[in-house]
Parts: sequence; structure tokens; C-alpha cells
Amino acid sequence: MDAQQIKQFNHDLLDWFHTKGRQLPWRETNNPYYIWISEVMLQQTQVNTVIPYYNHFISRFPTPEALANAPEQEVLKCWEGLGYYSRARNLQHGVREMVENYDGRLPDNKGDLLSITGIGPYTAAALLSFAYDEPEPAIDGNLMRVLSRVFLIDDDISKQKTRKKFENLASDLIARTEPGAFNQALMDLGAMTCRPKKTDCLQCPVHAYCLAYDEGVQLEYPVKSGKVKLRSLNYAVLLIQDEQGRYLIEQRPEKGLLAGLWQFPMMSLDEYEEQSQRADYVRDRYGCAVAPVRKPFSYTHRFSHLIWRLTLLEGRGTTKKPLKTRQCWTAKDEFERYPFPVSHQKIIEWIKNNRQDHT
DNA sequence: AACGCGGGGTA
DNA sequence: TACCCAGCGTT
Repeated sequence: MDAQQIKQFNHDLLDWFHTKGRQLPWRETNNPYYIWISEVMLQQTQVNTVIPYYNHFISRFPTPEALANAPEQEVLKCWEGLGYYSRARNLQHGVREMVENYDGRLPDNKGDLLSITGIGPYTAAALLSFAYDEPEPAIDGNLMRVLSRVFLIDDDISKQKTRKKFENLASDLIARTEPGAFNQALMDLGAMTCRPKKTDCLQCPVHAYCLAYDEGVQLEYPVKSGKVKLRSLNYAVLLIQDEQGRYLIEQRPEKGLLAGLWQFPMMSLDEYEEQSQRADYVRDRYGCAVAPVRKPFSYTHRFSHLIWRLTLLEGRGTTKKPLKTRQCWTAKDEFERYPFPVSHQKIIEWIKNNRQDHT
């Protein structure tokens, strides 16, 4: 595209955005801290899922200082169900860095932004363009999908190198007058019209420029390689109650999958294949025996990269055996005080529906 | 450069 | 069912 075509492209794109673009809570503010929160929540997460979390989060932590001073568990509680929990931890770390190193204000240059925990190339560019009107293209899945179609770019978007190519292209393209609107317009286009599996090209403000539309190959783009076969893991979930009917729960390790969240004890059935090994394991750790619940209950929980197949077992523990750190006895009506992954929220539901007899 | 990291929406 | 989503940190 020459300079004149770029200008026209921007005009058509921005004109559409100003009339048809989405109205979203984080577009109502200029507060870089709020915009930052929204950007972190929106990483790999769809807009409609984020909206209620965003509203609750900024009302619970209205200032950087409020978030910086909050206990991590409370931050995780506000993130419960949103997934990718390290985002919450990194966001709080990053906000603490901002409070300590930048006088509580978000820096307005790329280098400093990238040095903050949880801010990568995309989020830095988003903040610079949305909060500070800098012409930085925010390279995300939407932008790559839209531009790969418009310009018929067949590089593999799962490769790091390809990101650089889109960055160069978008840098030439981005509207100097309204860089933030340019980025948001491509996001809205990607979400509303130029979708992955179903396009709506006749509604698209730039279909006249689109090489893929011209050739009728929109759905062939973007090119993306590498699918992974997901592993399946079998676990027993142990419902261990003390003399008062309280349940034993444990906090997961600080690193790794679902870090810092709480769960009912789990025993790998792949690791301990024999019945006697399993009995020894439970006896050693929890001082009791377990058996399948009266009406057997198993279900699968699917993550993006693995599958848990969970089976409920129950047993009677005792408060006489001292608890280890990161364990506690919890009454049925106190589960809500702890962040649980969705896979274990299902178990809480099961308990509430199937065990109204004890507490 | 490759991998780990959640949960929900969509076709 | 099989992707896909306003990515980032670690290795």
C-alpha cells in the first residue's frame, strides 16, 4: 500500500470503529492503572468473561496502593475462575514495582514498561497507545488474524519471528492521529467480523483492501502450526472429614499448575497403581482409610493442555493428627473463603447437593 | 525457541 | 469435539 491507500485504509477502519465499535468499561477511563488491569485480564481471555471480573476488581482495589497492600490470597480470590492465576500474582508484583520505583505512576516509555513484571510486548504497546496516544501497534491474535488476511501473509503465527513481521507492517499502517483507536478497531474487527471460523466480510470496513477476501481464502488464514496431543491424568480426590464433619483442604504449591489455590487432597492413581500402595499413601499422609463415596462419582476436567479424570473417595480423619502447613479443616459453609479451581468447585457443589445431612 | 499456564465461548 | 481467546514468564 502506498501512503494514500494507507490513509484511506485508516479512514475506513476508524470510521467503522467510531460507529460500530464496542463500548467496554475499560474504554471509559483514562486511568492507566485500570487499563493495565483490563489488559492483563484480557490475556487469552474473552471480553464477556472479563467484564464482571474487571468491575469487581477495580471496585475492590481502586488504587495501585490498595492492590499493592492487599494480601495475595485476596487478589487470587478476586481472580477465582478466571484462569491463568500467575497473571494475578504478576499484576500485583508489577503494581508493587510501580508504587516503589515509579512513585505510583505507570511509566510512559516502552523500556520501563517492559521492565515491570507481567508487562510484555503486547501489554506495553496497548498501554502506550491507549493511555498515552503513542503510535505503538499492539500485536495480538486479532491483529495477526486480520492483517494476515488483508495482506495474505502465510508465515506461521505461532513462530516468534512472525510477530516481528506484523510489528513492522502495523508500524507502517498505524494511524498517527488515533493510534489507540487503530489498535482497538483491529481488535473489534477481529472479534466481531473477522472471526477465526466465521467471517462476515461484507460487513467489514476494509474488505475492499483484503487480498484473502479477494481470493475467497479468508478461512485459510492465519497459518498456524503445531497442535499438541493432550495428556490424561487420573486422580482420586479425598473427602476427609474430622469428628466435627469439617473437610480437609490443602493449598497447592507456590509454583506450577493452579499455584496457590486450594483443593481437596488429590492422589495420583497413575503414580500409585496398586490398591495397597494407595492405602499406604493415604494412611501415611492422612492417618485414615478411604473408600469410594456411596454413590460413585467420577468426572473429567479438561484443561487446554491436559485432562484430569477425578474420582471421589471419602474417609474419616481426626484432629488428633496434627496438620501440616498449607492444610486446614474447613466447614462446608466456609469453602467460599478460599480460592478453588473450577475442577474443585464442582466437588463443592457435589458436597452441597449430596451431603445435606452433615456439615 | 519451546513450553506451561485455565477456563469459557463458539461453530 | 476442536479450536480460539486484548500473552507472559521460565527454561
